[in-house]
Amino acid sequence: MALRTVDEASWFTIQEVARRSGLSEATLRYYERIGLLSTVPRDASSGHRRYDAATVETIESLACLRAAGMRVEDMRHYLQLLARGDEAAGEQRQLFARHATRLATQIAQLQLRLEYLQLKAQLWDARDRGDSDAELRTITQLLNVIEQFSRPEER
Amino acid sequence: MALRTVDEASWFTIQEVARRSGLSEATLRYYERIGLLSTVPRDASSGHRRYDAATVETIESLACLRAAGMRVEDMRHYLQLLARGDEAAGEQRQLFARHATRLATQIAQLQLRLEYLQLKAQLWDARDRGDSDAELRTITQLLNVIEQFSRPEER
DNA sequence: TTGCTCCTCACGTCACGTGAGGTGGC
DNA sequence: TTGCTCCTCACGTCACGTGAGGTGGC
Repeated sequence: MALRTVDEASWFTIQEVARRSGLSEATLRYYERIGLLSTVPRDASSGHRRYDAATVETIESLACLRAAGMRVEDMRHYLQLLARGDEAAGEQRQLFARHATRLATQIAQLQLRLEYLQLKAQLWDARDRGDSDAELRTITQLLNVIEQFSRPEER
Repeated sequence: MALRTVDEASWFTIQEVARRSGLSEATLRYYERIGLLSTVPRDASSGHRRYDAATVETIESLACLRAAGMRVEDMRHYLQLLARGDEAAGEQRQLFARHATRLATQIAQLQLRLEYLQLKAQLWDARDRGDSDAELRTITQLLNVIEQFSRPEER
């Protein structure tokens, strides 16, 4: 780190960017290779990547989107809209709203799956204890949950 | 379908099993190929797969586990314990409890990501409307959410 | 004969991860 | 010289999906 900011703008190594964003170094190189990130400038003698602050911010946004389950192509779309600035605000709103809806649906489904797993744990616990009353009750609940798998509208 | 049950046990085609389980035909063949499912018997003349009722039940369980985010190797482990019957009940309880915990954590994180996406939609909506007051308020909330990304204990 | 379902096999895909072999700066 | 970080390149991985080319039973 040291005197990195003395007579040049401040920059970050790939390791630092990885730690900040939560993306792996391999992923950062991959995003650059596929053109999701435009070419990152290099240190003249070592060839090491030097990320500027603005790029790091972009990468942190991308990391959030990825963690929210967004695919590479949609991230690309997001960056394209971003480049168009406020003119594309309406489209940005749509992009995020659509993804939010998708994620909300997915979360609801996962919550049902969580119930399923918890009941399965309960079931084997009842069997472990030889408690056939509890086993029967759990099976009834399980059937209930499984039935909801095929009728997602009810949630 | 027709008289399938007249003088032989009832069975299901790969298409029927796919529809019931929600897995694709390709996935069913894949699970068999990697040995997650033991070899499914074939019709003598056509070579088509014939799934019996017990196998279909197993497959439906696997589909639930997969939908809950369980990996192939863990499904394999589950089937191994299943083969040991009630003797392995304690291990089954553990397997499901562990996965439930994992899924619960994941859901909590996704809920935070959902908030993020919703705020992003709000942000661009504010920009779209030119409402800089709302924009500023949303940014404050966004920073709050982003801060929670790195401190998951607080949830 | 015509659809329809099913089959195998090989290659494709998505988003990276890994490992080999090598370099630059303290 | 010794660590440490970084580099590229190619191949691996996970869980399938897809497409070609072909078959069997109504």
